[in-house]
Amino acid sequence: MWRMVVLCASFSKIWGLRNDVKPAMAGSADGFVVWKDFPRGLKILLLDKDAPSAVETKSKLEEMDYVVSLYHNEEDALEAISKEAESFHVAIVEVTTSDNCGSFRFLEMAKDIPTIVISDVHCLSTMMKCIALGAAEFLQKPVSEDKLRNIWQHVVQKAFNAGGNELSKSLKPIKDTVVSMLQKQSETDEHKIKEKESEKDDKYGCEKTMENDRFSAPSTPQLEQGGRFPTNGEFQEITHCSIAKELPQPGKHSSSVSKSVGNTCDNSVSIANNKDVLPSKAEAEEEVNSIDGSKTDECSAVKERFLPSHFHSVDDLQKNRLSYSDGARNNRKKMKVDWTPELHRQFVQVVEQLGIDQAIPSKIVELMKVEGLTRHNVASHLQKYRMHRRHVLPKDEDRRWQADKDPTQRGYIPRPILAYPPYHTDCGAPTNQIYPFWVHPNYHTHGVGQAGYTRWHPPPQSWPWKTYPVVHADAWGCPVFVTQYGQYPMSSPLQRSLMYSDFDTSGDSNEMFQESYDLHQVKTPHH
DNA sequence: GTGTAAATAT
DNA sequence: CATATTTACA
Repeated sequence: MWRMVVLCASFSKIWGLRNDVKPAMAGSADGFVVWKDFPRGLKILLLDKDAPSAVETKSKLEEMDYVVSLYHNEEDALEAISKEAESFHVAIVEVTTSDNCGSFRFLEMAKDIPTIVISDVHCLSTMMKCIALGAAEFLQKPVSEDKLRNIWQHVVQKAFNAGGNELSKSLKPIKDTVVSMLQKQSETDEHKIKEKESEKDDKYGCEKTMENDRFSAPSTPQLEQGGRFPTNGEFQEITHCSIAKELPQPGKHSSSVSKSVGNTCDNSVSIANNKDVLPSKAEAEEEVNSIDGSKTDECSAVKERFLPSHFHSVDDLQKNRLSYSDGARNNRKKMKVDWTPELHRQFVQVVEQLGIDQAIPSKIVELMKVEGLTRHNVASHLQKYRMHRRHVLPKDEDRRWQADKDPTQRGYIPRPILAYPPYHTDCGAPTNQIYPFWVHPNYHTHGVGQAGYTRWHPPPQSWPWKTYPVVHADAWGCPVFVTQYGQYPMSSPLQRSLMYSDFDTSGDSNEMFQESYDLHQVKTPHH
């Protein structure tokens, strides 16, 4: 709910500021077609039989820089949308008590265009009928100027709701525009957050933003009720992610939604569709080939920027699988696993679960349940991880790595040394043991223009991969850090500093990792 | 299948 | 150029 308000405020702000520009499509620096000074030039089909009110509405809309085509009967309107469906972004139809059949028909016919019903009718069933027939909103007359002004919201919603495939030509630019704007906005937000880091409450900034908006806060119920967004995903992703910086989402996605892995290749940034990728040498990586991406029409840039983790698409997120870049697909190049902090965290969790001595690649892969992640990938990562451990942990642990290598012992025997009850991934309940986490400091500055290979860049000198405790909600009463999206909380600079305040960043640049925590002890932050 | 060292890619 | 990741091999 709140995030929705924030989001819309952001839109309004950007668009409001650019109102002096001519309506035009233009290629942005990112290569996206953007609609300059949206929503100016948005094409509205107005169907209103009542001439005087129609003209009034039309002129109001035109004052707001909308382009209005007025129709006085539904036949013409229907003909218009059937002939030139692409030439309207949104429709406003009037429903009267006397004759509403036509309008209903219009609603039925014009599914592709977000349609707002305006009416004198106060009958609930009529309203419901309209909504049920697909109306984006039912507005009682007289329609306030704010409502009219914010008509664009329905277009944006439609643009994101329609899904990449059926996205009409008229909606596509809208979507790209929004994507582009959100990118810019997010950059701005990052700066703002830094500036306001000292100011305790984030909401303050949002409200302030809204006040200054040329376009007022969202008036449409649809947009105010964030929950009403369909599960199509993109919009939710954006809202979720853009806000995630400020408001952690404890347990929102709990164990039911598992993580996916970002698998990237070259410089390209895009969505997965990896069906035809065959790693030249590693034929054993069959898992890779099972990946079939979808929704190639998705706005990849927004994902790159707004998906904090390695999700390239909602689909991937839902299916818990690796997603690969276009480059991987097109160039048939070898892919690298993007060991995002999140993925690594999962890895570590499984390793801990198995017990460090029994953590062998095959079992880790099995337990991680990440589609597309191969044993090789894990083995490699494990090697690194072990090196890390070896380096960090004195000798005690090191011996254990070596000593417990007996292959016959490799079962799911929990390590007694951990002194914590074993748990299984399928129960989704983390124990109160801590998970070492290699933290990539620049992880949150996804370089869009940079090589798609890594989305974070290691700091120049050292690897300040640290550990941080992921605590059980029961243990700490602080479920924030338990979620699989454990890195979200860390996204906030504030949170991060809180979490890391205890962890030294000592300047030993030779240290690949900094193990600040004894793995065998639960440290209580309250002491 | 594993663990490590060497090769490679970024 | 460093090093994370992949690849080769025992």
